Amino acid sequence: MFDIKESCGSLRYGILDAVHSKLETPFFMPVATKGSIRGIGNQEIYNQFDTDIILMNTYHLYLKPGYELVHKLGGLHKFTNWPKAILTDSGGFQVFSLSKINKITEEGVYFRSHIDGSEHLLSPEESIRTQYYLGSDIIMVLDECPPGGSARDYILKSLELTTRWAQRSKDELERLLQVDPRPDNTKPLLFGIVQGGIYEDLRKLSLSQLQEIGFDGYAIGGVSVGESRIEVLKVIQWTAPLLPDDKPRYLMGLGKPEEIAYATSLGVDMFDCVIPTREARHGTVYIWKSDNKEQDVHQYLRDLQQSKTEAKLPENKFFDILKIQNLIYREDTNPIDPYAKWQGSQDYSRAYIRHLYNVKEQYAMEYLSRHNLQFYLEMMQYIRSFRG
RNA sequence: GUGGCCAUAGUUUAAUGGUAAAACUUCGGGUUGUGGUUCCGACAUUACGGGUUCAAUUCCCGUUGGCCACC
Repeated sequence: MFDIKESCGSLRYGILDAVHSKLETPFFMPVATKGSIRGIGNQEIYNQFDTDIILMNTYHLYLKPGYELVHKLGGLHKFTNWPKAILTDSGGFQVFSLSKINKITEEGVYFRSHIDGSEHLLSPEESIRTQYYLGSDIIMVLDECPPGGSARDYILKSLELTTRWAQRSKDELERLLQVDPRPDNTKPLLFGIVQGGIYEDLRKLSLSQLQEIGFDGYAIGGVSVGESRIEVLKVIQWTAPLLPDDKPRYLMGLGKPEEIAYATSLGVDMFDCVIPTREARHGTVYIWKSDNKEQDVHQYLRDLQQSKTEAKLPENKFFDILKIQNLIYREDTNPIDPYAKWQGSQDYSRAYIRHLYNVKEQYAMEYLSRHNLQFYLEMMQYIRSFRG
């Protein structure tokens, strides 16, 4: 299911067999919350983007259109015409981010739909059932994700609840595989999620409880939910090396390009983040620093290896940030990123895209989303090509 | 020509005898398992001149400009 082919320091290169795709690690998953990456069609992702997996969200798909419909229409892959792998998030993060409208109990999370106000119970079993019948390739357990500033006591209690939910999640998946095997007889992977906030010992505790249950992969959850930048780096530094060597390691929800590079250098294999697409919609663009993109990324990884014992990021980055609404681009006839190589990347000037952005033309957001996503995926290629 | 109304941020509008509020625009920043165009911040000598008052954007007079009605 997961083979490590090579490694370079703590950085690992492997192949993850995720039912619909064999995935080269480390990889980044674009976020297609409700079945589509905002502004980009799945066929375009398939044809023009270097990714064999995307992430979709159980919470949203549960509310609309519901797993019964998707199941009836042949599952997510057929329904969305995305033939490669899909990882579904469990809804655990929404429990945290929508906490104003929900209540957490032993049984699960009671919440009100943000769409029509109706009340629902999302239990571990219901989450797994939904993901199973949606046809997900990688299923995440339902977890509780306490906010950054939570008290240690609360985090401890929460982590133990997450463990109990994880056991119930695994039981439910095994039950479903028995009573109602998928038509093609495929078996999705199931990942556990390590919690424990900013406390090293609680992270260890969480992981050991999850390992006792046993999962196909392990995720680091509850990161960048309000902690300081340095705490985020420390949690990754402590937790990543603890995760079992022979299983894929997934850092949930992160991050900025430099954070992803940092985490790969500590042995993390999988990432997802809304940053490239959300920031694009808000005018923030990641661009390469020079034409030597691959060398620049490799140099950054070397710098990371040098400073490995410290939880900090090297100063020389391999990219710049461009804010398209800034006045300096008003008359700028250069393309958004002269060093980008994706199809269409050199077609329009900064001045033109800035104009479209300022008058709120949808195309500006779509174009910048394409760019940022291409940037992220290209960065992952260069991380995978690094050998010291 | 006579009478009336009006003048506050780039724009459209608030408010008050105690030195001005909002939306949009403009400018800058944020965004980390996405509640689909978002969140935060910045930007005004209240048309001009004079008067009353401890204090005027507010009350009074005049000037200029605009709108309406009548002749």
